[in-house]
Amino acid sequence: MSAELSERRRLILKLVVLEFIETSVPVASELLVRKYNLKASSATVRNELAALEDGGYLTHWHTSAGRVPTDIGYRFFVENLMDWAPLPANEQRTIRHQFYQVRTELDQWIQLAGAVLARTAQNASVVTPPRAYQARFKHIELISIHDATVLMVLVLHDGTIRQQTLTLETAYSQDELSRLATRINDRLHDAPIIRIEEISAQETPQSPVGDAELERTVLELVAKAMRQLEEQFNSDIHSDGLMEILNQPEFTQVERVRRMVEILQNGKGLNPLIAQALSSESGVQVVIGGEHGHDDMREYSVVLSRYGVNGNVAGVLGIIGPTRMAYPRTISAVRYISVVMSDLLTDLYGDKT
Amino acid sequence: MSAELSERRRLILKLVVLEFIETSVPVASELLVRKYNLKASSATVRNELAALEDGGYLTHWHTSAGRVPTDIGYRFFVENLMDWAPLPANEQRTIRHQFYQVRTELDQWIQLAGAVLARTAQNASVVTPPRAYQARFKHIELISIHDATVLMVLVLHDGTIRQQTLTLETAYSQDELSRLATRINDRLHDAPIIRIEEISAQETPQSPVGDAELERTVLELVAKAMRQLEEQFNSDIHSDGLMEILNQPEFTQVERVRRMVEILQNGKGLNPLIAQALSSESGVQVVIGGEHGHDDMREYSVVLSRYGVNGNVAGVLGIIGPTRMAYPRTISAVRYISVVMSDLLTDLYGDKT
DNA sequence: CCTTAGCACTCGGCAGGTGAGAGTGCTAAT
DNA sequence: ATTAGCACTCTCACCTGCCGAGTGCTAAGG
Repeated sequence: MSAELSERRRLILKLVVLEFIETSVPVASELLVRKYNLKASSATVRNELAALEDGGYLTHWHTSAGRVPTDIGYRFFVENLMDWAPLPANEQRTIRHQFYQVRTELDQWIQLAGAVLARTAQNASVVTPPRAYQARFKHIELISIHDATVLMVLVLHDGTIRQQTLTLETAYSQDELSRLATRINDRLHDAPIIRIEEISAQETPQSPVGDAELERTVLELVAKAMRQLEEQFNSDIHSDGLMEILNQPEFTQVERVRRMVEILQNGKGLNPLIAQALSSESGVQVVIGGEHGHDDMREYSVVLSRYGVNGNVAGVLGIIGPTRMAYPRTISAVRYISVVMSDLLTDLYGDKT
Repeated sequence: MSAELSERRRLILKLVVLEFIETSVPVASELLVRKYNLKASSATVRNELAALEDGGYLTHWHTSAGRVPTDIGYRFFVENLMDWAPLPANEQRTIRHQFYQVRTELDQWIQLAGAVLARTAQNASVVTPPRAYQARFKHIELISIHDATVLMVLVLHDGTIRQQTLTLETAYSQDELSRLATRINDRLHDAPIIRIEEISAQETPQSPVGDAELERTVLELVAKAMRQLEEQFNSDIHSDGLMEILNQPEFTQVERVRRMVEILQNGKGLNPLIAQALSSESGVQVVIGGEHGHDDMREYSVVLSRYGVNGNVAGVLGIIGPTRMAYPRTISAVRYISVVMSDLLTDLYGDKT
């Protein structure tokens, strides 16, 4: 349990983790010496394994089974033992190319990120869309559909789009609607919610009579829509990679699959991790098994990274999978794709907005 | 095999189907007489079952197992035997209420339809967004983001929205962009793709010099985006209800789950059915097992319905699940929800547009 | 004191065997 | 045409014994 592990023990622990990650088979002393040409005998290795088990780094499923890393073992591996290398250059190129092809199609970024992450890390991926800390109004458009039915398209400062219909009491022409939209766009330029609510409250007196009512209605709707978007903020998690998950040997019983799907769908246990990753400064975060609480997550590890533009808009992306996860590769993938996404956003918004 | 089945045989076939749908256990002669108080003995029922098996309506998995309906059996059931009843009134109310709550939020209709369908029919649901047969331009908005980066929001006649960025050679003010957008909106009002391409082709001469180039660029982008949207038309299938599927007893082996997920994700085997449902006039379509070809679908049945406004915009929604499916309930659910969605769309677009 | 050969021991997994139960199909009687 | 009776078939659950894998311990050797 001490901070110090002998060089040999560290090596053996590392090999156990690597081997188990690769094969998903509990690793035996004999196999270690043969496969990796250890200078010690299997008996010695057994002693070391026993010591590592005492230290809490490894376990045993039954007497005559090989060793398996514990959460602590994985943690130590990630922290101290892992050979850290970036994604191979050719993979980087391929990925960047894919993103390049959709660089103008905002709405495909999230989906692509999820797909690429999942495929690269062979596990389920989660991605939240980039959001500003504080929703700010960017633009509104009112489009006449028929009679008194109007389509309102609301664009926020961070690129979020929302479409909504409204039914008015009387019909307006597209011209009138456009004029109204222009006026609102001018007045609300870059306004946060609070500002909009203020304006909408003190509205009634001023503007020309007929439109006043309409304008106030729209302002209220805008504020309400923005509120709703802020509420969805945290629960808007896109996931992908179900296929990859199904290929992992730990998911041969549907029961496991069900639990995973549940986590991905309702975000239980995932939400707090994402929130944390979003608010934290630094790069890639790794949570192994039940480290940070939720019992539902005991079997899974999560690798997350924030992405986005400095203090501006940000989202979170990452991987969730069984604790037996190829941490080096996963971490590299998550880091790389978060960089790519950040670059895309920087191109879009500029360094400082 | 003859068109005529004796009354008793019809009854027995019906009971077998109902029983198997409910329990997913092969049904035995003895059980039938006891559970349903048949006036005949189990031996007689056995004879009838044997006859139905000869007729191709039932099978046998092994000598001492009960009977299981074949595709033909299910088909006969659906066509001639089924007690057809609408969804219970209280369920209808609940569903309508849910839709009412999001009636103004266009982008949530699809998702809600998928969720409700899946939950009601206890199987996976598929929904395609409502689309016009021919994409027609409705509205464009150009929003300055920073420097020469512009966000283009394109709204089509059927409510499809697309956001896309463009990087111009020189920066324009929001005013200039808005003017341009207004001009384009006027010129392209309700235009189909071909018209836009014509306009874009014969453009260069006329409009004021500086903007001419820009206008042509945007027109080309619009046409391209609309083309792309038309291509996605058929492959844009939303699905939900993975959880429901996992609860079905036929999906205890992950292998099955994998095949299902594959179908839902890439639409193989599903696409042609959807296309057909979209182009057909009538109500609910039922495809049982391998009836219409694709081998991947042999284990599954699909219940689909078109929804939408008369000849205007239309989509498809429905259920996919194991052939052992509660057809009456599923069909009712699909029919009802397609009606609700159609109503929503009618409210939006009016009866005739 | 660390290492290592040797060996007993434990446990999971598998193959084979058995018995019970479920349901059928057939036959013969009504 | 119906039905009782019964032989037959096949699955499933359970047990059994066995093999192999891998450990933990001990005792001998550096």
